[in-house]
Amino acid sequence: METVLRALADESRRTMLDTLAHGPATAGELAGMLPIARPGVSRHLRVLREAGLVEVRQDAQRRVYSLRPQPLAEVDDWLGRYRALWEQRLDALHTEIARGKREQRSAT
Amino acid sequence: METVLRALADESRRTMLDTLAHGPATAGELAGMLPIARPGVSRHLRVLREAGLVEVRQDAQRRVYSLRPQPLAEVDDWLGRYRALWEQRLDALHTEIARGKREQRSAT
DNA sequence: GTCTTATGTACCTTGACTGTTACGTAACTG
DNA sequence: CAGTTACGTAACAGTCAAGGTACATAAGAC
Repeated sequence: METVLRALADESRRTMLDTLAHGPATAGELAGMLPIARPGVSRHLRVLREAGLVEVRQDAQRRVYSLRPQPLAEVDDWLGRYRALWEQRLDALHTEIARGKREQRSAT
Repeated sequence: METVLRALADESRRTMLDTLAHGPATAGELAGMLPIARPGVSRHLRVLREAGLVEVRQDAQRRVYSLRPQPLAEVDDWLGRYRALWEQRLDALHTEIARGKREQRSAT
């Protein structure tokens, strides 16, 4: 849980997960869609691996990464404890946050 | 979203949120249940405030913090894109990964 | 074997994060 | 008004994270 949330805190890593949600990809492919160099991507992948969010399969010289969504269920579980709270608020305020038009919240 | 996930990445801050889920609390009360000194708590509270996860009400010298769960809905929204994936896996594997029972997801 | 491709690791640098102590400030107390 | 209470901010130190360059390794291609 700790490692998972820590892993999710980085945008590059979330982008990789979003990509992998559409299907497996090699490290190189993932690197191609990010503004950072390959070694950086490798490190991100390691973080994701250690968080259990991806798994690797070796295919010749390539490493094919696939999503392993189970740890996200754990986060979802934690989040679930709050779900009733915001739903109640949403119900009360008729605000649409979790929908397509998330307005930017302007802090305090 | 970025700020929210970043805020959630720290355990102390999650503890504070968990506490606030039971009801409002003053900065001092929150500090009392954490192993860190007050100024540190103040900074954590600022992070939570900037992420829109808490709001403050002034009561004499005290600052009463309350949970503001809406930003969590945004995270839940993002997470929702993966929900089908892990459910499918869980269904296939009958595995208990999230170490509990996350059966109940109240009508999306 | 030698070369190329694909990817990870080592090492270094910079910047962000976390916690501490010291200090400033607003509000109640007497 | 002087003192206390409850917080926040400033300044500082130690740690961690993220990116880059250079290098190592493993597996095909020739």
